Amino acid sequence: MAKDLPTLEDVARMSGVSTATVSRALNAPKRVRPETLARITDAVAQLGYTPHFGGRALASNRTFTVGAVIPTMENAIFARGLQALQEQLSAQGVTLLVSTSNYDPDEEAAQVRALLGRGVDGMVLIGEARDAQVYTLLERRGVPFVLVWTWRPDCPWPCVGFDNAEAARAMAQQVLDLGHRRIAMIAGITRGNDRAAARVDGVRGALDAHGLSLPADRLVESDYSLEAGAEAARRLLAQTPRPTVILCGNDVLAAGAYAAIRDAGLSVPADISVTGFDDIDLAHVLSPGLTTVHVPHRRMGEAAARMLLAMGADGAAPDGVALQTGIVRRGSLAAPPPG
Amino acid sequence: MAKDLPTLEDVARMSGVSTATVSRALNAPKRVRPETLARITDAVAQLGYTPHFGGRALASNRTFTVGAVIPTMENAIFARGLQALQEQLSAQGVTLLVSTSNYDPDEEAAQVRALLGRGVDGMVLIGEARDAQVYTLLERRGVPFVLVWTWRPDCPWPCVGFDNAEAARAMAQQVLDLGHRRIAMIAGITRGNDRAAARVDGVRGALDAHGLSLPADRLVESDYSLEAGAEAARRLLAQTPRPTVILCGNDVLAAGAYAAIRDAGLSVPADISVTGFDDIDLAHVLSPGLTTVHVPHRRMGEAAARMLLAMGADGAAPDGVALQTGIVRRGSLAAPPPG
DNA sequence: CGCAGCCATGCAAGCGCTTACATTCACCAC
DNA sequence: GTGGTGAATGTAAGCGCTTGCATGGCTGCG
Repeated sequence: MAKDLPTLEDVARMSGVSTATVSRALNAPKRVRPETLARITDAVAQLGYTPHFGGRALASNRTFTVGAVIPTMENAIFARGLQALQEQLSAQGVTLLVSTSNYDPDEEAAQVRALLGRGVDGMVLIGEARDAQVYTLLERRGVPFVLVWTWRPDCPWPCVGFDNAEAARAMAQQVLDLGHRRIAMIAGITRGNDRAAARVDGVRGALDAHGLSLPADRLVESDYSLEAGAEAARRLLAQTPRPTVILCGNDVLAAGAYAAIRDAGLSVPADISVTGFDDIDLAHVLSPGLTTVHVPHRRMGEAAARMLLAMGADGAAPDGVALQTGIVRRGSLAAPPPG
Repeated sequence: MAKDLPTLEDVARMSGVSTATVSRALNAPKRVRPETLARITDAVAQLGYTPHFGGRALASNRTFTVGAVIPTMENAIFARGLQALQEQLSAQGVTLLVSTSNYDPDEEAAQVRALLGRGVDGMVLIGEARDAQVYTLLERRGVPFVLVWTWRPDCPWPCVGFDNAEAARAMAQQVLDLGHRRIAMIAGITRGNDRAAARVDGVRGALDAHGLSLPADRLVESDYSLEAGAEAARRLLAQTPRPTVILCGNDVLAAGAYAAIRDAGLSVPADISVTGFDDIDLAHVLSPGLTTVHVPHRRMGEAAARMLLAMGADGAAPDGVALQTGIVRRGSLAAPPPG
């Protein structure tokens, strides 16, 4: 397929040194004399040489690649963090390989295997809940990994994220403070998704503390898609009495809820309040703006990159990093309507 | 970094055959006797063997990888097509490597080089406008590539997409038919972006045909972001007389325009109509729903995958594929307000 | 029964690169 | 002057896999 490319040896011949020296010139420039380096650099440029990836991987047993498996690219939730991750990594000459699991644990495991097969030097995974086999596999191969989008005090693996439960609790608290009592929630599918589950727990916690509860019919689990969110909201809106607020497990669900509410001829927040989670761009495009939990996407990505690179360098298992979230108040949350 | 993994040789030893046979068992199962195959398969399973990627790449000079460089992952524009591309490819055992250029031609060239350095067997690029050097490079390396999101009758490279100009023309025509005459446009940055430019051309074409024109102050170029779109819209709204419709170069810009219009205390479509382009999910979450050009994202991705695989197999340069677009009418487009 | 032809398999030569070790040389301290 | 030191470079052995060619056994046909 690919045509014959110049090799290290071609460069070596052209610059009158051995391949070893060329290799060193490329990987550790200070270990060759400046003049030699210059000659080699010239030759490289003239030949348009690029190191052969496979050869390098084979000889050095490193690929300068890290993999990330995210649930989906269909919405922008992971985009910003990934972008930051990629920027940090490529500043160190490391390439990021992204694949998606579609929120399916088995699919995720398959993708992890695929990435390991490609010899990634490290891996970023979303959340903590997954088959123990995956962790075993990762550890057996000695591939460093970090979990993002989640954090809890005693997580056994290196993770950088935030406390989903606590953030959800805070949001629910705010809703309670405004006087809401008929509170409903559209959560993500909690099976195999610790973030989604933690967010439900957080809301539950806040309600409990007020002597309230989240009955089964006020909690709908839904795929993280606009359509599914709308459908879930429709179910909630059909109840009598209607909830006065819908807490959504993420902003995409909230956007779906907006659509359903609008279709039902109701308005946000006059008839019903809505809150989201994640604070993606969508949140302030919606009308009214969505009150949501702000997540430090970029910082999470950056921290993950740093941690991974450090683990690769010294093999140490670093401490987790807990980032702060905050609530962004926008127009979608108001006091409940009278009555 | 990675621990010692079982190698082909381990498998060979365990199943009492040569490495050559194991290799064949893995790559061309029908070329080994069924019983031998069975023994090898067992050994593979028992050892948890996975082929070493670098070794394979080195020996076979193929990586079973194709690369795609897209402008951004920050919005969902390319997500669906990419998803389809990936699905098709991985059904053939090919991995997709995605990287982003942030709409910067130089950055794109750099990413192309990086992917070539990794020895991709093929490449998917967005649009046609880019430095000739990039094409030269690609051709010199003999790496098959296909251009997506664009199509025109005499494009010299294999492309699968649609006629951006024609689609934009149709949209403008529709707007004209409704009686709009003060027509403004928020386009993407046209430099280095043939799709953005073609969309402007299309609109121009429709206006010309009606003896109208798109004066400089009615055309704003903007980054493809919500914020930038809003800012561009603000500029247009400040004009007197105000345009009665804003044609946007994509849905994200339109969403930004919505925000600006709302902030100005105006309403869509009563005071001003808005149209988009791409038909991403966002388009029907917006309120009112966004009238936009529907693009066959998935089919584009699938066709690109097929084409690339075919090119890899027989080396032939296939014909381009032209897909149809269509206009999706939603609430954002109405007749201009009286006066 | 012998030989052409085929199938299943083994042998061994790399693919392009890194790196431990060896070599060379200049320089310095004594 | 001599031995020690360290910097710059070369030598060559692989890394794990694929694949052209060689081998040997078997089938089938004349």
